[in-house]
Amino acid sequence: MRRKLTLKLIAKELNVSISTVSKALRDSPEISEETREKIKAFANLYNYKPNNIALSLKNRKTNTIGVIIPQIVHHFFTTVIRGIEMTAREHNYNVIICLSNNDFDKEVLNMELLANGSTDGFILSVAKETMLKEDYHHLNEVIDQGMPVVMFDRVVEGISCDRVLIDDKEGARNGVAHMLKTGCRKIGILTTKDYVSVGRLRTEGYMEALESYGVKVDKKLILKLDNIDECGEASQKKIADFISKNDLDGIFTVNELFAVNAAKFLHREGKRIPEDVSLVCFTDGLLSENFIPSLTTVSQHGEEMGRKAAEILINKLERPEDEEEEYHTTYIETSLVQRESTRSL
Amino acid sequence: MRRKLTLKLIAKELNVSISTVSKALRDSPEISEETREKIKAFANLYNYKPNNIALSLKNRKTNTIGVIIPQIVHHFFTTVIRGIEMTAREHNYNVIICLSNNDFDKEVLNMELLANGSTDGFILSVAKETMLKEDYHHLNEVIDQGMPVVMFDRVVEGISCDRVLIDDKEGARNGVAHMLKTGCRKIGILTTKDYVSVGRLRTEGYMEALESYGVKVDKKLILKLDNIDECGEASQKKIADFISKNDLDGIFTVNELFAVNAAKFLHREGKRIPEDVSLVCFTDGLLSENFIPSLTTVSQHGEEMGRKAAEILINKLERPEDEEEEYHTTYIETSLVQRESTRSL
DNA sequence: TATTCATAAAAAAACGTTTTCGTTACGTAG
DNA sequence: CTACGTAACGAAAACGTTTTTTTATGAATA
Repeated sequence: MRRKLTLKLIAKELNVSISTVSKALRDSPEISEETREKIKAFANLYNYKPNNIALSLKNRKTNTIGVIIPQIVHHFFTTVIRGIEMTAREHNYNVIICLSNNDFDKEVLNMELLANGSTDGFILSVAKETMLKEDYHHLNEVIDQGMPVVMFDRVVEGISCDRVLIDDKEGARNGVAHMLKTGCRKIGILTTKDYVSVGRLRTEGYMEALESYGVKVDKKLILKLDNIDECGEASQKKIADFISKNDLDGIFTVNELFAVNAAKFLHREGKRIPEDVSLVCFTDGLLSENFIPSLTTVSQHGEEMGRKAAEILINKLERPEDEEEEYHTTYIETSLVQRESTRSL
Repeated sequence: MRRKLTLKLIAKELNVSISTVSKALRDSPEISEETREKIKAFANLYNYKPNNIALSLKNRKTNTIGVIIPQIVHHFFTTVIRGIEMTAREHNYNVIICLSNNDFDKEVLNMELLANGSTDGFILSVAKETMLKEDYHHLNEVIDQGMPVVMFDRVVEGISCDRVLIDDKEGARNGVAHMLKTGCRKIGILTTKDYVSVGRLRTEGYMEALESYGVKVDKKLILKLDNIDECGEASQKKIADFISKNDLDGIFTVNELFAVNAAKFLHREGKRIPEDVSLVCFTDGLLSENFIPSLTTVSQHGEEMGRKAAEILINKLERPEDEEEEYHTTYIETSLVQRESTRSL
């Protein structure tokens, strides 16, 4: 086991000082051509690479982005991560990913951990429990210490940071409008409780679409489920009840899982998709694409969202000290992917 | 924007030396009760937290695990990551995740980057291109520098490291055996080219199962596709051809995507699952669970795999210097999840 | 009274860099 | 011959810790 090569070792080996080695490797004109070449040759031969930790300490800059998300086993979040990762890599940044598991305490712990020198800034999607608690002291703390934060997808108000959002309302509007255009008139929605920002916004989009087509919103056709990332037995039962109670000709859901479970129930009841009931959902993942019938979806372009979030953060990290603080909200356009679960125009 | 509190600042504020502060905070008996309390109170009040980077440099230990995987938008890998993350957190380790994108150069780059001080060890699933190239110099290099490596799922031979594997062969055997037990006799397999370790092993398991039931292996019933993580149009076409050419009563696939595409084709051809054709696949993900019919799968327990890999790595990292090097391969048991795509016994 | 000892605190070294500021030797201008 | 500029390099400080070594002050001991 060979010890890692350091400037000090090179210096000793070549009988020069540490500073000479450092300067030679950074092509300083202070060092003579001859010495420079000798040192560089040696460093190359033994594959010297500067120690990142030492550099971080020296520069007070880690070139690392901390990403905190509620879940990793989740198609949308992984696409976002992919986008973040690519952009970070292009700008020579590292990415540390932590999972909050939708748990407030874990989110706080992770942030504190990463804030103690590990990262220069954060990209974050807020945990469900944090939204419920409305306790954002951990966010304000890191921001107060000068670390920029970019929130995405699950965001909260009243924090000094940038935001990158899907245009949830518009996406839902388009999705529902598509069903209306293809003749649906009694459209239900499977959504979440209002404290989940994306759920609330998608519900609003749903209502706006109906209204713009002159269809009156019927509260009974709105089912608000507890959880946006799962669809356990309790939710499945509620969905079944909801569908059998209301004679719908279209269903809009805020995620794939709700849609698939609705489809399963419809299938069991002998209803045909899309002949009897049309189905559109948010999130364009594996399920939508591969289901029979394949599902018409509102695609969220997670990768683009990740790229954008990373760009914004890196921009903040590399802006000159004196630049004015400004916070923006960026919207990522959704697009409607038409598949077999809706009738054609 | 408040600057982060350091030992130095505390020292200046309280008119003591830096070492006194450090010792006081670590409850050294060298410091008088009075001074200790004063310092601790101050540190507490202003929420002092030691700087991780400085600690890493001092201790030559980062308490960080580097994870390099081919893909993140991938159900199985995310479950593994979840396992790694949980275990790491329990042992006070951080996790840095890098994506190789199945690309050799990116894998090398990522490893070199992380090896320069950022991590203490690696958990890794080898990129497809690396397996093809059979160039493992980057692995040998970090190992040579004393960083332990644990490979999982997509592993290669001839490297001094631990391995955590699904018992792929046994999983495939069980899956195929289940079809045989329920009466299938002409079972095809959708797998990958042999250089993908998991594909090869699963194919072997398939063959063993057939043989143990006295069914002769027919090479024509084995379709080897290029890619294990996608099922593009070319593959879809091959699958369709394969199925229509052979009159199968059972299909085993090495992943969900192949299975679902097979199911789609069967559906189009009017074949019923499982009445006409049974279907079993590797990987228990969202698709299998939610497809209609839901799919019988060989579940890989990715989370357990991640936990195990992390445990092994952390163990290596914390073992005494003089302990002997030993490398083990750990197998994670699979389990068969029976659903609607196979007939009942 | 001189020596030892204990206590409490400070100083210094180390981790691996980069960078600023000296230092040395030498050649050249005044 | 002195002064000075310059080329080439080294020393030291700094980043924020921990830990080992020193120092200072009294008190106890011989």
